[in-house]
Amino acid sequence: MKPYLLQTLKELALLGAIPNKIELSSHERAQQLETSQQTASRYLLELDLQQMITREFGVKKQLIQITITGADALENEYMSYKQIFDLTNKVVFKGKLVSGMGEGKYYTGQKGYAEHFEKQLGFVAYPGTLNVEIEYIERNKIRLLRSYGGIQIDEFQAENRTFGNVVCFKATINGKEGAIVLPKRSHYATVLECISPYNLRETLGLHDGDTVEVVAYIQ
Amino acid sequence: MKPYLLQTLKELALLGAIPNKIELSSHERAQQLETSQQTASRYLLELDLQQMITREFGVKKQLIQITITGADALENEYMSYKQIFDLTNKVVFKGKLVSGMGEGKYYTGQKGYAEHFEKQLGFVAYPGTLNVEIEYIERNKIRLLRSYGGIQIDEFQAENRTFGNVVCFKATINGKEGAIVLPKRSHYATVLECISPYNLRETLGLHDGDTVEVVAYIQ
DNA sequence: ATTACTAAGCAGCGAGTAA
DNA sequence: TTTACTCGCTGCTTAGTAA
Repeated sequence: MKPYLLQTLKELALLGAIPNKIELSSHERAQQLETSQQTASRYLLELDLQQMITREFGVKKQLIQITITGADALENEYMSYKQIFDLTNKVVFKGKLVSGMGEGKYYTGQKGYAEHFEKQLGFVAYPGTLNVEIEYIERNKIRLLRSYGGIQIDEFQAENRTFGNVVCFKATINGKEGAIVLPKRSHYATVLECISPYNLRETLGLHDGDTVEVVAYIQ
Repeated sequence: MKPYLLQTLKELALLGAIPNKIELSSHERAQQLETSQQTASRYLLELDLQQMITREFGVKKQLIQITITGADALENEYMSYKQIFDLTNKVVFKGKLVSGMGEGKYYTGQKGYAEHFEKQLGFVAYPGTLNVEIEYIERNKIRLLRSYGGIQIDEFQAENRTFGNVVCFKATINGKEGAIVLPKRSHYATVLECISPYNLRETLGLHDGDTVEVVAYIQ
């Protein structure tokens, strides 16, 4: 949705156009927006075509009301702002399911990790990880997440080798309880490794390439 | 502020650019926005010029962080959405102080009104009304307000004439406790008549033409 | 009064490119 | 690789105007 249409919709909502029909001529709207009557009219026309508003024409002015579709678009925008200011206790990632290299199963199978996961996350991890590839640009969010600390799992020895430090964050994967596991070093991975008490692939009926939403929680 | 700049700023914030510096090249931003590298670069440049973001250039990419000014702009936008969805228990008007025609004093001085005000609003109104002229377009908000009912004050007889029905809403005038009084009929006034236990002009140091914020509360 | 069409003018977009 | 300049061209804006 074009930013200027969203802005128009928002300003209509501020005048009460979600619960009520509001009286507004394109000329008035033009003054409010500091543009021409023609542009204001065109914006309203575009919103109408996109089913964001309904209009009734009288002899004077028009009665405008925001539709469910329009209100949804606004609410969506609102959620983004909530994300920024309020709910900084969560970070939302969108990505695609990819196949791991079988490593996740080996690691999560390690007694050391399994015990830590149970003690610190409160669940027994199903063997293996669900790997979600995020947009490259969203690696900034991983950095954001790291800055909050998270649940640290220390180095330990097993099978004659050292397993490195990892940091976990409680998370939901398409709504299902779980956690994401980040290596302590290497700040810019673009794959989120998720663990969960459930077999996520089966429970959620996921296949490679499916879109997955991972919500990580801070504290 | 141009809507597309606000959108850019919002998306930077979603990547964590308020607390952190984020790594982002104009090319990446272009892909995210589905536009050209040049346009993305220009947007970032504009935000920089408007002091909404700061940038540090390395050999690769740039480190971007949102400034206080930028965060304020976003917070302001956030408040608008809050207004729409959450705090529909208040309606915010902005207007200018105008001189009444001395009528307010006569009316508020009437025993009938004075008693009602005290009983239903919980304060003794200072004689007279503070008149705030709102933008013509905001009369839609008055309609919105009316749709919530408000505190009704019935007709009464005094001095051999009938005083009409009015509807009140508890309100704050530049933060000071008070109420607005709307005639029951005549749906589209553009002047809000405010009453208060205080002499608002004096207490707030207001003069004609000053900008006044009136927040009306629904129940 | 309105809304909104057509057409002209101009701002913003992006290809090419320099640094 | 980057960022961001110039410049031709497209598409948005607005004046004029019809309905």
